[in-house]
Amino acid sequence: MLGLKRTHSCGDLNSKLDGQEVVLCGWVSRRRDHGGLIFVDLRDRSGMVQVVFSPEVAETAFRKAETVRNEYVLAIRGTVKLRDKDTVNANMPTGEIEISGQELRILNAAKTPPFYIQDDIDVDETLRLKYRYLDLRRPEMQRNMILRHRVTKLMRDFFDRNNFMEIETPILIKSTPEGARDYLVPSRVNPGKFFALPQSPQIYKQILMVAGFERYFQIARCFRDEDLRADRQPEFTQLDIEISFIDREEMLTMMEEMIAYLFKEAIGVEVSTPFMRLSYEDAMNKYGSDKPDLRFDMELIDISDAVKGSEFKVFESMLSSGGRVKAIKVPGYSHIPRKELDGLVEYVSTYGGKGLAWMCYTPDGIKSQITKFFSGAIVDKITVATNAVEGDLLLIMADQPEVVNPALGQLRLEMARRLNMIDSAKLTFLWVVDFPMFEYDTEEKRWVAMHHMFTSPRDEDVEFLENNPGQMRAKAYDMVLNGTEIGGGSIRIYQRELQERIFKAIGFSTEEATEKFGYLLEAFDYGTPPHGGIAFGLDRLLMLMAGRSSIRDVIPFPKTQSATDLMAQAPGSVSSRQLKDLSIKLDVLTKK
RNA sequence: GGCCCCGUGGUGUAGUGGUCUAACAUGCCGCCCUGUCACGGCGGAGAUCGAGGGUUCAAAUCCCUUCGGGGUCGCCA
Repeated sequence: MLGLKRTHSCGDLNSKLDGQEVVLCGWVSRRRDHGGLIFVDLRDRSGMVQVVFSPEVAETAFRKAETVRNEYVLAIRGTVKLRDKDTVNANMPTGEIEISGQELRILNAAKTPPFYIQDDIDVDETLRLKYRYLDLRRPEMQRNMILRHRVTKLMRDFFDRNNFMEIETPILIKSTPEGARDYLVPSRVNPGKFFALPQSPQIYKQILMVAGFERYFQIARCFRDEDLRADRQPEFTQLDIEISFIDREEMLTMMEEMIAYLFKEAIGVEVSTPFMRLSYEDAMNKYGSDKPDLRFDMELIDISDAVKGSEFKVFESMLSSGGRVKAIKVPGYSHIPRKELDGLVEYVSTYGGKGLAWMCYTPDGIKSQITKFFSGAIVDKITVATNAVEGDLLLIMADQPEVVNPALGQLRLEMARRLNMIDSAKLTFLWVVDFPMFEYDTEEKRWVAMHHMFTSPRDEDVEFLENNPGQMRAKAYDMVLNGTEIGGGSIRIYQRELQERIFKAIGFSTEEATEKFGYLLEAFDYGTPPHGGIAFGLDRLLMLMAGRSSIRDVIPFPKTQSATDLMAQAPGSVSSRQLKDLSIKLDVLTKK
């Protein structure tokens, strides 16, 4: 670089280097021009340091510094100097020192950026995404990307130490039924045929177990063509793991160890193990979610028995048709405004709740729109069942369990958010286990695998496979952190006979199963070890570690909600020549 | 596909039918300034209010359509 060789990084400088000559490279974060003295905050990946230019020290460098603007790229030769006590900046890690600039080279000029290159900016995300290279230049985004690097490095260390092998699996694979919508890639060589991008490396990693690799992991890109959310991108990264000769307990223990290691080494947080275990059934009944946020209590309380025999027809008819009446107790919120209560009714309606009753235990007695239907004995029973005391608010819903649990579970979360009951510094891990094997798809009128169709049922439940599949539970497990599912997996089926019975149970004909998964079934015939696996959502894990509320902040180049890349303007059109090569004719539906 | 929120100088906002010839902050440009660190002082430029259509004597403001972004339900084994 014109004879200047970089010797240090800005953030690494400290008072021990007093008097030393250094050469720094970086971007101008800010320039403060005092006329006869110019301060430049020089920023690189490591941090920031103040450089001072004075005409008495270096006239030429000073003149050049006058022309410098924000985000110019500079190389600076200067001397590390301790600052006078009254000019020390305690808010800056390098605030005890500054660089006395002797030589300045402008490596490149820069236009004024459309937003500030600093933390905590308040700017439309559209702009951040369009100028992602500037957004990524902001210290907090740099930290997020550094964290991402650190965490994947630690994962590789951990698995290497535990005798795992990192093995790549194909990106161009065969489209398989079930699950999310596939991204498709046309095959030029095979006109009319398509590859799919993997939703996960599921089958390949099981084949690797058949192949005898015993312990596999991969930091694998996965693709799902579904609608986006704050925690869902069309392409995302999984830490994918598969292990032979392992049972569920060993699996959970090893993963707890791995997670604890990551949190300790990456962000210095001690995670205590083992994690709490909760059955799917308990999770749904107590928290109305298969990924409950356990940073606060407020459990769902079943008050069906307490309200039985009341004059309230809504409850009575619901109970007689197999429904339940459940409540959450919001402590100390009996003074909730009527208007907010009305809003809550609307809130639960988005989750299928048809109504919401309330009981406010105010100092002037219980205020409620339903107690007029209740005898004093029933009111007492409700109070006992919920342990409600003066000041509490009960929110009550009646419906079939599959409606009342999720809706009340969402309300539980919402009330906790509104009343600031969630300690954001807390990390509460748990395992949810014993998921149902199947759930009934009312549209398709058949059973579908809840996890996926390679999941092993619990041994004691296999007998229900043909007669009562709804009762079967699977050897599946999810790791949950603060209400977010960060990982999930299962012990797999490794016997062809059982796998074929499962296919049959979810309505796969033998021909269909053979066409789609024949190679897996055939592989099972050649000595398949018992095995199981798990996959973690790397982006979600990083989001939580970084304390962000969207995975877009930990993905360098994420897509918008409409699955576009605002910087690269992808997706885009292709030439007719390209389409012809692929034997593709477009038939784009235009909106009226 | 449904519902909700947002779109006004570079950026973030104010403005909810006429006095808007669009305000404020910050940024930008110029001049001054030797200890600032969100430096300071003075001056200046900069927006036809996302786009299109309509209502009206009059639209940033009301109506319709549309585009873009975000949240969410469905969807995501």
